[in-house]
Amino acid sequence: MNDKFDKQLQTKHIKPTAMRQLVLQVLTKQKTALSLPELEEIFVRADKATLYRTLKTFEKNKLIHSIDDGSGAVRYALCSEECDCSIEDLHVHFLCSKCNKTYCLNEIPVPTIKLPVGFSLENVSMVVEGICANCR
Amino acid sequence: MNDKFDKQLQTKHIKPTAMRQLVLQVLTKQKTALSLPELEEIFVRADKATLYRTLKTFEKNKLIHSIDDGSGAVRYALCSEECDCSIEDLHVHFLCSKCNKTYCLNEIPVPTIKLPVGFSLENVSMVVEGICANCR
DNA sequence: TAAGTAATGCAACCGGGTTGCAAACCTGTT
DNA sequence: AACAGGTTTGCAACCCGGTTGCATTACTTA
Repeated sequence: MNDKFDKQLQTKHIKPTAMRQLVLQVLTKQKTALSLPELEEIFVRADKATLYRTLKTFEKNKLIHSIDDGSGAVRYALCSEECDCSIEDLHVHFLCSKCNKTYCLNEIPVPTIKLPVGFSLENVSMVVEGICANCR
Repeated sequence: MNDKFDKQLQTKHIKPTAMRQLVLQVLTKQKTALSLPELEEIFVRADKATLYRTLKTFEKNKLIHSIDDGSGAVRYALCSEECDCSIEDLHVHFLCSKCNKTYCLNEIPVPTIKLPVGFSLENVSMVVEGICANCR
């Protein structure tokens, strides 16, 4: 049963500890992106620093990506299968102003922008705020 | 000399105190968006809370707009003349990963996005990160 | 089993943001 | 000029998300 997560972690070269399996499990079943404080609420008995480092490890190894939606806390969501966190993998995120959940709109890529001369692009973040389908 | 700022404040129904004139002056001559901590560095003798409330007042009265570029601090920049902070006035912002300055790309409007069914739009933030013209 | 490395738990700290409250200030009125 | 009302300011304290140091525990491998 945990084999699936085990394998997933190993694929990304992350040692599959119990904590990591659990966090990956939660992130998998979650439809929306999770912040560290939210993760703390789910794992009430776990240590904040451990959760923090777990997320950082996942992010470093490109199992998850981070979103700063301006809600005050950085959120994290699973990367899709083929994602290698390059510019082409960037998608729009949606923050619901009612339930405060953040959605990955994986099917909506971030539009290309023509920057002024002399400006080079490394990364783009696009966050749409509004009311989500569940809250209306 | 201060008449210009005075008038500008009064137009937005903000009582023109000394502090507010000074902050507006700094924001005017600044080419990039400023955060509260950055403002504190400029006005070393001023109180953090006062600066904070000054920015909040300016924002409420649509003299400035705020940008969360994911750098950890919210930044503020003067609105352009005709701006009334509606969706049409939204523009792309640029965060330089070298000098950490945030630019308003006023001439680049935020592209329109087609959201999934059931999702409604209230606001959009688009921040491009890269190297600015001055740092290359 | 022993040594070495990695992960965890605990505590403390940092920095941006925010608020309560009292003092100072401004404005209009008597 | 003195006063009353409302606004702004300064100071202090606090909140919260994020981050780090360090000792302990768990894992791996010789």
